[in-house]
Amino acid sequence: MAKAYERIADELRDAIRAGQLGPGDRLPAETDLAARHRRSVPTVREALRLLQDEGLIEKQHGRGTFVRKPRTRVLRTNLRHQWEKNRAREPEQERLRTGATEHATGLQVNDLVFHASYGEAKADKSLAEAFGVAEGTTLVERVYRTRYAVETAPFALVSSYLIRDMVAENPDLLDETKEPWPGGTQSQLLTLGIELDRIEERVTAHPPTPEEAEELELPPGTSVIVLRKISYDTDNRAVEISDVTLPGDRTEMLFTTHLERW
Amino acid sequence: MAKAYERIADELRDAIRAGQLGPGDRLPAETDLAARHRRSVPTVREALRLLQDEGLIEKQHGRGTFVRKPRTRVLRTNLRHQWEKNRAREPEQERLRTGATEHATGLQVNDLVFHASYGEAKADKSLAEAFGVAEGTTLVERVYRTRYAVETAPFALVSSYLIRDMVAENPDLLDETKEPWPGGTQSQLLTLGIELDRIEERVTAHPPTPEEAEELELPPGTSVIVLRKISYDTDNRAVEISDVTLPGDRTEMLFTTHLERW
DNA sequence: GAGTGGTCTAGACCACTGT
DNA sequence: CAGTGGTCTAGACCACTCC
Repeated sequence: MAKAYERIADELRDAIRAGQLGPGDRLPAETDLAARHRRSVPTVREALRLLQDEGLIEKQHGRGTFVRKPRTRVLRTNLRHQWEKNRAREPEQERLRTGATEHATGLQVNDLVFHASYGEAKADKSLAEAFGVAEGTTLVERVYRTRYAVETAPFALVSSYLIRDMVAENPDLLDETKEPWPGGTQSQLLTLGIELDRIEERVTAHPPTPEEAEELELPPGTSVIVLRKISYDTDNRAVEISDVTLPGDRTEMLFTTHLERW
Repeated sequence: MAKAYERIADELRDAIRAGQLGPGDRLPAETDLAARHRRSVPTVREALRLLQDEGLIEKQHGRGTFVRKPRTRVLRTNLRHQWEKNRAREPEQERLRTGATEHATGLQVNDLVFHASYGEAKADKSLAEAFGVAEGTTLVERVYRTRYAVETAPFALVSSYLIRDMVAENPDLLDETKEPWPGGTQSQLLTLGIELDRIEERVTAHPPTPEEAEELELPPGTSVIVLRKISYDTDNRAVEISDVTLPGDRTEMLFTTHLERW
């Protein structure tokens, strides 16, 4: 015989999947569900927790339990990399007109980039390995959030790293007041004579840590996508690394691979 | 004042992050934790559930609660697509020698592909849109699981679709007994004169449904990566679509984007 | 059999939302 | 204020693992 809380959860899940309970609808109160199934309230709460962990429902203290609405998805595509590379050689005036984020996500200029912090950091083991330098090497670090204007929750947390000694020739790159860099990183790297050859992106997913949940305003029942982007120049050196944390329930990534013709 | 279960969870999480409790270590019994914090057992269980949802711990009925070990990760890279394309034109004997999965994941031939089902299906709305055909169009459907030999849990659930009318010219493609297709899909498409131009992969992440959790043997506190791969031929037609479900805690995806030289 | 986590009860009281 | 979910108690009994 199935457990009581599973039976309650199954009944509600079926109702949601069948559309008897649509997005935004309120579920019966916990006391009602308990009475209907002749179970205690904690048992009902156990059932609701299952559905919450699956991302199907959302609880609102004092108001009730609701079927979750799908959130607006943001598309992130690797076509942006070639676009940014082309853009890097355009006149500065043209570059200032449009930001890279809008193009990458398909959204308009309502997007905002908040510059949160800028400074130096020492390479930890993972960064040192990726850059191919010694642990403890000094890096330039930028940390920022990307936010969709009509919502409060950011849709990306980004930490971006450069090797300080490599970029020291251009003082603008070390000058905090020059933020945000007009034309993006590729344009700035060009001032150092650096041309990018390829970009590697590693993607994993996991449930959010409490810190990630708070920063991305993630409700229980969502996942986090972690992306590490490594840019290599034409000498095959790793010149820039970005760690990006994305909310899984509102991010869609599109990678296009072009194949050589026969 | 912080809630009791949060304080207990914080204490344990700190101990794990600091390394006082390492991977595989057993946590104190729930009754012990309750006594130490002068709280009831359900309160302690609430704290443990938090950590479980974060993927930090794993409960084993009758044995105890343990700090989770990171699972062996499987790397999936888009370099495989070019590799498979090159392979498609090699002699059949050579193609039979190695499977595509081994190369794609970096694992050896211990991998197994279980063919679970093979048949026809009608295009639902999402597939019809992606293929650019009418809803209800007949498709050839293959459903299979990829498993790592030394573990019981599969690391991928795959549903692969072709348009039946497009592949009908080659009876081998409709013949179940010819499975697994020697040389992979690209090799078979070549027999129809179809050459692939590019591959699009869309990636999202979400918490597992009960069905996914069961099939992939996912413990609570893991995410699922969903990947839809669309292959386009040189006439820009979508010729093959695969929906791949991957366990988030053991999958790493690597996408390399090559940029045009200046 | 001893020890562990899993399920469940029947309540109490608190905190938040809306009227 | 009434109604909702959030936290917590003090126990009971079951199911599983290991010795």
